[in-house]
Amino acid sequence: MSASTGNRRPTIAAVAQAAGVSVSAVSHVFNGRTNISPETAQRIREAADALNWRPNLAGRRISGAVGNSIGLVVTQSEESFRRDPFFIRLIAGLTGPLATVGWSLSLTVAPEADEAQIYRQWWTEQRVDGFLLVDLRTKDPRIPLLRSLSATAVALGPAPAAFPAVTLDDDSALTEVLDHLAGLGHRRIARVTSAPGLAHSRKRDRALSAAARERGLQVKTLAWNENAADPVEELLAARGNVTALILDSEALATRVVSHAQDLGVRVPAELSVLSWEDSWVSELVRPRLTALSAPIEDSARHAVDLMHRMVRGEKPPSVVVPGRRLVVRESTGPVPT
Amino acid sequence: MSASTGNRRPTIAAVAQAAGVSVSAVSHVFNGRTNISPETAQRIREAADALNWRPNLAGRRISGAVGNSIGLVVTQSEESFRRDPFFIRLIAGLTGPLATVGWSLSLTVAPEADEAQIYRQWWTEQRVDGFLLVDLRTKDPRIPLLRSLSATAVALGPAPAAFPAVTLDDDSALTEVLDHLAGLGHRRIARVTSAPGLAHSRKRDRALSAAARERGLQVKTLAWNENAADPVEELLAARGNVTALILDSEALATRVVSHAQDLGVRVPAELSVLSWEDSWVSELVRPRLTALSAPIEDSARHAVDLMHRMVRGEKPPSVVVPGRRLVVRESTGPVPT
DNA sequence: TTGTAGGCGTTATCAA
DNA sequence: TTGATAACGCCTACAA
Repeated sequence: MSASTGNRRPTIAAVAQAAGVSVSAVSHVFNGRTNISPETAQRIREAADALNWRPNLAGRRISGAVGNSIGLVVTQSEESFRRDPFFIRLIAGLTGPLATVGWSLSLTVAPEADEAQIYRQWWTEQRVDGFLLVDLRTKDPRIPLLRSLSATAVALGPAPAAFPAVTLDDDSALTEVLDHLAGLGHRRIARVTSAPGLAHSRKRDRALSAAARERGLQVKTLAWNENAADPVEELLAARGNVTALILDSEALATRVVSHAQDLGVRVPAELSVLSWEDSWVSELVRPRLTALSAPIEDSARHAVDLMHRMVRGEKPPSVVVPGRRLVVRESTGPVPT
Repeated sequence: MSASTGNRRPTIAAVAQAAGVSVSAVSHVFNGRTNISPETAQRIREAADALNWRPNLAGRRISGAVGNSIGLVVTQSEESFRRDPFFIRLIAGLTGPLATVGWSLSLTVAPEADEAQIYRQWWTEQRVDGFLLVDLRTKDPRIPLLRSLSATAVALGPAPAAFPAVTLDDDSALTEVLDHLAGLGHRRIARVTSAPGLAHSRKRDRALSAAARERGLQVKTLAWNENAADPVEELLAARGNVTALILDSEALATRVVSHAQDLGVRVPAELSVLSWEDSWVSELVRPRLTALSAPIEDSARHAVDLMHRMVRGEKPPSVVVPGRRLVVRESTGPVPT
């Protein structure tokens, strides 16, 4: 198992020798102890730099240190992983905050069938200090699994109390969306969801129905059928007398507005379309999508913070991130007369 | 530095005790030795499962094991990282092959100013076993840096001989692109690039000019100015009598076709647009983009394979991945008469 | 087929 | 202010 490529990497002993001190002196310097004289410390640092040495993470870990990496296991199909701008924003948003605490992101995209095995392995072999849970499902098997492993985890989105969660303030967003549509005269709207098993989807369903009733709006739910020959066509055919569609994901919403024109349905003249997520893609399609923006970078920052505190033994409370905002573009308009 | 949360994780000793054997017996089983009797091995495995134990990666590493993780450091701005479907495809393509060898991907997105520091740190602290280099620039400072660190690296795209590289077969792609445009009657075309400093950009420039000359085509280069009030408008204004545009990146190309219509330039009636990269985004815009597809997943697989072999001490040769193909959609058409 | 013992790189305790 | 030394979890010669 040893590297076949010749000479070893420098160790703390090499640095100690180069600086003419003991290994513990070097260790002290690199662990922020203040008991080493400035001159000695300086000499040690120079020796370390000259040898390109930094404390070996594995050595550190073996002697009790904690906090290197958090795990993100995505079990969407590669296809939907690729098409969903959410993930790339999340990833980009995570790495900055992680870097400031000296951690990194361990990422994998895998089929759901491998999910349990990956969590189990990454945790037991101590590859990661904790997991960031996304796409929580109702009755999510990861919850009991991670509990049984005594693993550290932070959820992104609504989660059972077992783990602290970072959630978006969807309630105020909902108000904004319904007021916008009602103000345009819409009375019959539909929510379209592709993944009814997701926890946030269910929660959103209930909240939407309640808020709609208050305003005298009729809301129904339409299912997205990815396996249809033309999912957009099927959806449009099934819409009945609905005048506005709220799509759960941007991936879906963009496909609907792009393709509706091909199918002879004018957006927003005949049908308004609104996306529950927003990104640059919403600005790319024509008509541009009216969409609900989300402070994903804020969420990522909070998630890292929660993880950081948990790893240090705290039990931080969940956080709700405010700042969702409806970005009105061209895909919503007055109800057809 | 020790975890404050109570009882420790199980160790190899606990498993050995539970199975009634010595620690080395356990170690042997988990390292594929064949010298343990099937019954004993079975008992050991069961004990390990019961305790949720797997060999601690840090322990393994400290005793000479190698191969946990490869590093991917992206120094695009977060904005262009997010807008470029290439990265998400790359990431998704990497994790599968990595998982099959038991590795994971350590990812970060950081400003270019932090680049050297990150590479240096990740390598010296032995966080990763090697780096995957993307977006190589001409005179890329990472090359001498990684050489001086004796770091392992594999390049994606043209690279100096210092490191093995995985490159796409751009030559045949180029032929296909020029034949397509020439066949439509185009004689004056322009290549648009946003990042002239990238190595692949420069290489492509030379190849394109040469191939164009052979066919009697005029090629000029236009620069994308992201800082302009309206980059698309500026680009269109600067195009002169050019009848076809080849955009280096899909992010740019999609913006051009989407926005050209707003600006009254009809694509492809007045101007043909072709993208050097392809993804689902090219199908989303109207007109759909004619684009050059790339076998990114194949590249990812080769990159992992090269890394895997290098870490084991081999010196594998570079590979050229075939399979680029021009996907003709709606954004290219006959030259205007 | 199984077990003993030494070593891997680092940190922390405690003594000098 | 510095240094010697015993962990930490695991692997591998080598001995039994």
